[in-house]
Amino acid sequence: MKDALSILRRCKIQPTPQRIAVVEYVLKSKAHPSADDVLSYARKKCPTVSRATVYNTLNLLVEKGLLGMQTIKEGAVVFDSNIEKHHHFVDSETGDIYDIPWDQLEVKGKDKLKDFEIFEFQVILRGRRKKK
Amino acid sequence: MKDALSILRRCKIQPTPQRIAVVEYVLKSKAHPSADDVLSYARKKCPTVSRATVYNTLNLLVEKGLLGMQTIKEGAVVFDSNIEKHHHFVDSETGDIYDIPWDQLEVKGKDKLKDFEIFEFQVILRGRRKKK
DNA sequence: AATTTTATCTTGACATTGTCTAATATAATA
DNA sequence: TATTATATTAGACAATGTCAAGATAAAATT
Ligand SMILES: [Mn+2]
Ligand SMILES: [Mn+2]
Ligand SMILES: [Zn+2]
Ligand SMILES: [Zn+2]
Repeated sequence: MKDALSILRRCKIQPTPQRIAVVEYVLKSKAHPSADDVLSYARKKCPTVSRATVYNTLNLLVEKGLLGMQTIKEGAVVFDSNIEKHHHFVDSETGDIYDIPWDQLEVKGKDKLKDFEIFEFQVILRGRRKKK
Repeated sequence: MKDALSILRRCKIQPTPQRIAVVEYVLKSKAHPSADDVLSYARKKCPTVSRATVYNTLNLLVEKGLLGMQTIKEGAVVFDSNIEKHHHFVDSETGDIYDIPWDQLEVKGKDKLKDFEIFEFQVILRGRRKKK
């Protein structure tokens, strides 16, 4: 992944210290953090950053297609640095979310759903991650 | 579907006017209502019913396995009178949620996910419902 | 450089979701 | 009836998320 600065520049988003702190964390994380997770981290690098700026930046990244947003667990949306199509596995005990590569699963029968025009879909699995 | 009163009795939940109002609506609805939707309706039948009682009752029904709960759309959990296994389609424009029968879709490849013990899964599709 | 204009940030207010508690009301039991 | 257990209510509370107003900073003009 490229550094936060060049990512912001490439997308014509003014790189400010606050935005850099947000981007650095959220685009690097594979943990599907909540906005509050991002805020906590960003405040380490940039102690005065506000809740509003974090939300603004996250929403901006989502609009630009640089960041995914998922409503998988209750209470708060999570943000997803993986913007390729993929499925999700949620550990019921820990709440941790894992990516399942797109081609690992195949969903058959969508063509028969005549009443619906499908823009996107994903499989959401829940269970326990086996410790290796 | 049986009437609210006998459902509550059968599950050894004291049938009160408040609970009956909640059950009547939420177990009959196919619209995947939010807690607030349920509260609004319940207040028509039982104007003094409180937010807490609605949540208590909904949670009770979920615990007893009479009601499903889904985190499909952001902002609020929705409740699901369909407790059979099924998939979901979300209309991106309206936010409406439709049930997709379990055997209409087949998800292949789950066996190959060696790292995960799967308790449950579903396909979530998003798009536009075709007007018939 | 100084001024003006624009973009961004912060604070705090606000609405909504959901849980919890203390007080009250209702029902069941003795 | 008196006692006990159960349910309901109102409001407090915390968390998520949006918004507007004013403060700061950056950029553009002069
Ligand atoms: Mn988290
Ligand atoms: Mn609704
Ligand atoms: Zn993901
Ligand atoms: Zn459903």
